[in-house]
Amino acid sequence: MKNRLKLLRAERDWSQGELATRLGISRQSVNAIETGKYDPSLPLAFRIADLFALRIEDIFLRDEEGAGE
Amino acid sequence: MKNRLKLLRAERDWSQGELATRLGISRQSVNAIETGKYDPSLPLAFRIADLFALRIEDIFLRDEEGAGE
DNA sequence: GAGGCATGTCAATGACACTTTACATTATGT
DNA sequence: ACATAATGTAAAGTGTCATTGACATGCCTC
Repeated sequence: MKNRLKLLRAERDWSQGELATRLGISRQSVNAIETGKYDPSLPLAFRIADLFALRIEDIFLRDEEGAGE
Repeated sequence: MKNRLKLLRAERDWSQGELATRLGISRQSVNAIETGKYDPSLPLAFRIADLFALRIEDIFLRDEEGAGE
Protein backbone atom coordinates (compact mmCIF):
# COMPACT_ATOMS: atom_id res chain seq x y z
CA MET A 1 0.00 0.00 0.00
CA LYS A 2 1.72 3.13 -1.26
CA ASN A 3 0.52 6.69 -0.75
CA ARG A 4 1.04 10.17 -2.14
CA LEU A 5 0.91 11.90 1.24
CA LYS A 6 4.38 13.38 1.17
CA LEU A 7 3.76 14.82 -2.28
CA LEU A 8 0.39 16.30 -1.36
CA ARG A 9 1.87 17.77 1.79
CA ALA A 10 4.75 19.33 -0.14
CA GLU A 11 2.32 20.89 -2.61
CA ARG A 12 0.74 22.74 0.29
CA ASP A 13 4.01 23.52 2.06
CA TRP A 14 2.91 21.81 5.23
CA SER A 15 5.30 20.25 7.73
CA GLN A 16 4.56 16.78 9.06
CA GLY A 17 3.59 18.44 12.34
CA GLU A 18 1.19 20.79 10.65
CA LEU A 19 -0.48 17.96 8.74
CA ALA A 20 -0.67 15.95 11.96
CA THR A 21 -2.47 18.80 13.70
CA ARG A 22 -4.95 19.14 10.86
CA LEU A 23 -5.64 15.41 11.02
CA GLY A 24 -5.76 15.24 14.79
CA ILE A 25 -2.98 12.67 15.05
CA SER A 26 0.66 12.74 16.14
CA ARG A 27 3.55 13.87 13.96
CA GLN A 28 5.11 10.44 14.32
CA SER A 29 2.00 8.81 12.90
CA VAL A 30 2.18 11.06 9.85
CA ASN A 31 5.84 10.20 9.45
CA ALA A 32 5.19 6.46 9.85
CA ILE A 33 2.43 6.53 7.23
CA GLU A 34 4.56 8.58 4.82
CA THR A 35 7.56 6.32 5.19
CA GLY A 36 5.39 3.24 4.72
CA LYS A 37 5.76 1.79 8.21
CA TYR A 38 2.05 1.09 8.29
CA ASP A 39 -1.27 1.98 6.68
CA PRO A 40 -3.76 4.31 8.33
CA SER A 41 -7.08 3.04 9.67
CA LEU A 42 -10.04 3.42 7.33
CA PRO A 43 -11.55 6.35 9.28
CA LEU A 44 -8.21 8.14 9.23
CA ALA A 45 -7.88 7.47 5.51
CA PHE A 46 -11.26 9.18 5.07
CA ARG A 47 -10.12 12.18 7.12
CA ILE A 48 -6.99 12.43 4.97
CA ALA A 49 -9.04 12.23 1.78
CA ASP A 50 -11.41 14.90 3.08
CA LEU A 51 -8.55 17.20 4.02
CA PHE A 52 -7.07 17.05 0.54
CA ALA A 53 -10.49 16.95 -1.12
CA LEU A 54 -9.56 13.76 -2.95
CA ARG A 55 -10.82 10.22 -3.04
CA ILE A 56 -9.08 7.54 -1.01
CA GLU A 57 -8.19 5.76 -4.24
CA ASP A 58 -6.39 8.90 -5.42
CA ILE A 59 -4.15 9.06 -2.33
CA PHE A 60 -3.60 5.43 -1.41
CA LEU A 61 -2.55 3.03 -4.12
CA ARG A 62 -2.50 -0.72 -4.35
CA ASP A 63 1.09 -1.87 -4.41
CA GLU A 64 1.07 -2.45 -8.17
CA GLU A 65 -0.64 0.82 -9.10
CA GLY A 66 1.69 3.39 -10.57
CA ALA A 67 4.61 1.15 -9.74
CA GLY A 68 5.94 0.79 -13.25
CA GLU A 69 6.52 4.48 -13.71
CA MET B 1 -18.35 4.51 9.72
CA LYS B 2 -21.27 2.69 8.11
CA ASN B 3 -21.05 0.23 5.26
CA ARG B 4 -23.26 -1.40 2.62
CA LEU B 5 -21.60 -4.79 2.89
CA LYS B 6 -24.67 -6.73 3.94
CA LEU B 7 -26.65 -5.25 1.08
CA LEU B 8 -23.98 -5.95 -1.52
CA ARG B 9 -23.61 -9.48 -0.22
CA ALA B 10 -27.36 -10.05 -0.39
CA GLU B 11 -27.44 -8.82 -3.99
CA ARG B 12 -25.03 -11.60 -4.89
CA ASP B 13 -26.67 -14.20 -2.68
CA TRP B 14 -23.47 -14.87 -0.76
CA SER B 15 -23.37 -16.11 2.81
CA GLN B 16 -21.06 -14.42 5.28
CA GLY B 17 -18.86 -17.49 5.07
CA GLU B 18 -18.70 -17.33 1.30
CA LEU B 19 -17.78 -13.65 1.36
CA ALA B 20 -15.17 -14.37 4.00
CA THR B 21 -13.57 -17.00 1.81
CA ARG B 22 -13.49 -14.66 -1.17
CA LEU B 23 -11.84 -11.99 0.97
CA GLY B 24 -9.46 -14.36 2.70
CA ILE B 25 -10.68 -13.51 6.17
CA SER B 26 -12.78 -15.27 8.80
CA ARG B 27 -16.56 -15.44 8.84
CA GLN B 28 -16.55 -13.74 12.22
CA SER B 29 -14.63 -10.80 10.79
CA VAL B 30 -17.21 -10.35 8.04
CA ASN B 31 -19.95 -10.49 10.62
CA ALA B 32 -18.19 -7.99 12.89
CA ILE B 33 -17.70 -5.52 10.05
CA GLU B 34 -21.30 -5.90 8.87
CA THR B 35 -22.72 -5.41 12.35
CA GLY B 36 -20.52 -2.37 12.89
CA LYS B 37 -18.32 -3.77 15.62
CA TYR B 38 -15.27 -2.30 13.91
CA ASP B 39 -13.96 -0.96 10.62
CA PRO B 40 -11.73 -3.00 8.31
CA SER B 41 -8.10 -2.06 7.76
CA LEU B 42 -7.38 0.05 4.68
CA PRO B 43 -5.88 -2.87 2.72
CA LEU B 44 -8.93 -5.00 3.51
CA ALA B 45 -11.22 -2.15 2.47
CA PHE B 46 -9.42 -2.12 -0.88
CA ARG B 47 -9.87 -5.88 -1.26
CA ILE B 48 -13.58 -5.49 -0.53
CA ALA B 49 -13.89 -2.66 -3.05
CA ASP B 50 -12.07 -4.73 -5.66
CA LEU B 51 -14.29 -7.74 -5.06
CA PHE B 52 -17.44 -5.73 -5.64
CA ALA B 53 -15.82 -3.60 -8.35
CA LEU B 54 -16.74 -0.44 -6.49
CA ARG B 55 -14.87 2.43 -4.92
CA ILE B 56 -14.23 2.46 -1.20
CA GLU B 57 -16.35 5.60 -0.92
CA ASP B 58 -19.27 3.70 -2.44
CA ILE B 59 -19.15 0.95 0.17
CA PHE B 60 -18.02 2.69 3.33
CA LEU B 61 -19.76 5.87 4.35
CA ARG B 62 -18.91 8.60 6.78
CA ASP B 63 -21.30 8.44 9.70
CA GLU B 64 -23.38 11.36 8.45
CA GLU B 65 -23.62 10.18 4.84
CA GLY B 66 -26.96 8.72 3.96
CA ALA B 67 -27.90 8.75 7.62
CA GLY B 68 -31.12 10.67 7.31
CA GLU B 69 -32.68 8.16 5.00
C1' DG C 1 -37.64 -34.19 16.39
C1' DA C 2 -33.15 -34.68 14.42
C1' DG C 3 -29.64 -32.73 10.93
C1' DG C 4 -27.67 -29.16 8.34
C1' DC C 5 -26.90 -24.27 7.17
C1' DA C 6 -26.67 -19.20 8.07
C1' DT C 7 -26.24 -15.90 11.44
C1' DG C 8 -25.02 -13.58 15.90
C1' DT C 9 -22.10 -13.43 19.75
C1' DC C 10 -18.56 -14.48 23.40
C1' DA C 11 -13.69 -15.38 25.11
C1' DA C 12 -8.83 -15.53 24.28
C1' DT C 13 -4.97 -14.51 21.47
C1' DG C 14 -1.78 -12.15 18.18
C1' DA C 15 -0.87 -8.27 15.09
C1' DC C 16 -1.21 -3.60 13.94
C1' DA C 17 -2.60 1.57 14.48
C1' DC C 18 -1.54 5.26 17.22
C1' DT C 19 0.26 7.43 21.35
C1' DT C 20 4.02 9.84 24.27
C1' DT C 21 8.73 10.63 25.33
C1' DA C 22 13.05 10.99 23.71
C1' DC C 23 17.28 11.42 20.87
C1' DA C 24 19.96 12.28 16.39
C1' DT C 25 20.45 14.53 12.08
C1' DT C 26 20.18 18.21 8.76
C1' DA C 27 19.26 22.91 7.37
C1' DT C 28 18.43 27.80 8.38
C1' DG C 29 19.12 32.13 10.83
C1' DT C 30 21.50 35.16 14.19
C1' DA D 1 29.04 28.70 17.76
C1' DC D 2 24.25 28.62 19.26
C1' DA D 3 19.20 28.28 18.66
C1' DT D 4 15.22 26.83 16.07
C1' DA D 5 12.56 24.06 12.91
C1' DA D 6 11.81 19.84 10.25
C1' DT D 7 12.56 15.19 9.78
C1' DG D 8 13.69 10.25 10.88
C1' DT D 9 13.77 6.74 14.26
C1' DA D 10 13.32 4.04 18.62
C1' DA D 11 10.97 2.06 22.94
C1' DA D 12 7.00 1.27 25.62
C1' DG D 13 2.19 1.56 26.29
C1' DT D 14 -3.00 1.50 24.93
C1' DG D 15 -6.67 0.30 22.03
C1' DT D 16 -8.53 -1.72 17.88
C1' DC D 17 -8.43 -5.20 13.99
C1' DA D 18 -8.59 -9.91 12.99
C1' DT D 19 -7.95 -14.57 14.25
C1' DT D 20 -9.79 -19.40 16.00
C1' DG D 21 -13.00 -22.15 18.69
C1' DA D 22 -17.17 -22.55 20.71
C1' DC D 23 -22.09 -22.05 21.68
C1' DA D 24 -26.95 -20.47 20.76
C1' DT D 25 -30.59 -19.14 17.72
C1' DG D 26 -33.74 -19.54 13.66
C1' DC D 27 -34.92 -21.69 9.32
C1' DC D 28 -35.52 -25.37 6.22
C1' DT D 29 -35.87 -30.19 5.10
C1' DC D 30 -36.34 -34.80 5.89
